[in-house]
Amino acid sequence: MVRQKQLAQRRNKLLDAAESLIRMSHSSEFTMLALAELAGVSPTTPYNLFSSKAGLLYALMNRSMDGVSDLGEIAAAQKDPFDRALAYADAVAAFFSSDPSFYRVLYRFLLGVSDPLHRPAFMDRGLAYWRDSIGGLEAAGLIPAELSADQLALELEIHFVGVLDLWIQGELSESAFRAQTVHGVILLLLGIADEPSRPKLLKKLRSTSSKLTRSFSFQKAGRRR
Amino acid sequence: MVRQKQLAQRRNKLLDAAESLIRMSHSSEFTMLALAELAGVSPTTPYNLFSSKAGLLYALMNRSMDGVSDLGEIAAAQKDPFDRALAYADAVAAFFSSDPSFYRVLYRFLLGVSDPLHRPAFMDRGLAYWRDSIGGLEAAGLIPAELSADQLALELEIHFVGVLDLWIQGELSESAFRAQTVHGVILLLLGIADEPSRPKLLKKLRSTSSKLTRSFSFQKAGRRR
DNA sequence: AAAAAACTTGTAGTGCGCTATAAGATAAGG
DNA sequence: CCTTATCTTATAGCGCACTACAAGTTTTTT
Repeated sequence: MVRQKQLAQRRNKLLDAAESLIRMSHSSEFTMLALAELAGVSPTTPYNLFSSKAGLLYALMNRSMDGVSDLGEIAAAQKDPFDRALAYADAVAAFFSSDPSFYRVLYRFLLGVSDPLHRPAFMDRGLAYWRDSIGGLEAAGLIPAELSADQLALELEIHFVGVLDLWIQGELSESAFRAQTVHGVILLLLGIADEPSRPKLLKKLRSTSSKLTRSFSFQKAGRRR
Repeated sequence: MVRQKQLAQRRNKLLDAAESLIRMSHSSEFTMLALAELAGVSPTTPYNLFSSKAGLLYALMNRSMDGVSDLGEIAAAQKDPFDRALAYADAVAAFFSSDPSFYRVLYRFLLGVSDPLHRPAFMDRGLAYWRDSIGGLEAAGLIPAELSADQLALELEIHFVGVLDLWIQGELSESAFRAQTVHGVILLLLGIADEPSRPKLLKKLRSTSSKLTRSFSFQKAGRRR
């Protein structure tokens, strides 16, 4: 029992150290030796506990995401099911973009890496979140038979992954990242909106559009409103 | 003049060698030394010509994408603007998934990397492609004032990046990757479909759904139709 | 309290991406 | 044809992720 506790302690100490190093250097390029020294353990301990740098950073990401579940609870206060879905979208985008020097660096590192242990957990958590966000729509019977709540949740997740990708590559500012996330969710929901909701969504689409700024040469050239 | 030609030749020889190595080993983990030997140049030449392994593989990706422009021309044969957009989507997904042991490996490597030189070119090409795919919708005046063709193209690109991401992480089979790409495009266009097109799109949505297979534990648990 | 099990530690080493640099080859310009 | 600029080559080396392994330390078991 003591052994397990010490192990968890060392694990956390290492995750703390990794988080510090990322925040200090604004990059994930710290050495594993520096990490071990900061955490006060031997150079081999990180590998014993996380098996690789990727494993360590995935674990850090998963630990950092524990706060996201709470976001949903706040967003669930919205009565209108469409507003609720949009509140979910804005909340998660705000969560990431509120701490760019941490999440951007972390997620960028993880993108190129495959960790069959931690990645599925990460994706499932995301899916469950988006699934929650449309719970109101499902309860109201607004999801057509041709679709399914799971399908729609997956589409929302896919869209978010795409926006995340652009963000971490530096192609979206923090505010654009947030607006783009909401914008895509509106567009995806527009197809299933009933008559009273549709104009409302269109209005929000317009107001969100104005917040989108992009850094693509193509967009700059062919811009119009 | 001769110098430039030799340079281009060496460049291509290196790209060819890299492509071979990827296809042989089904991975991007070849050493730069092995690459140099296969191409018949010195160990330092790859760095002289591409400055890094990432630069080399980005250049390879861009070279490999030259064939994609032709895809659009075939898809543009569709008269109905919605069918045309879907044909574009299916064509590009088919292009990638027809050669998974090459494109999956290559794209996975590039995901974690930032190359400010080659990446924008890659993204712009994608944006232009999706922009083309909805040219028919724009010409027919089907894009509402609240949106814009550029915005919609960006959404399509974002969605595709998200699906690509899932695919390269091994979370979608080749056929699911293709179906998922089309599925998302249908959903994104459903919001702007006029009355005659809407039932058609819904029908396609249903037929596409059946081809989607996922490997998420969440999806397996909560499945429904 | 002694023995056993589990885990950490320290050290030494490997492989690979990448760099520096000196020496050698070759196209370009006079 | 000779010089000069340019590029390749060969070699040696650096830093870092990761591994192997022997030796030590501490919890657990008996």
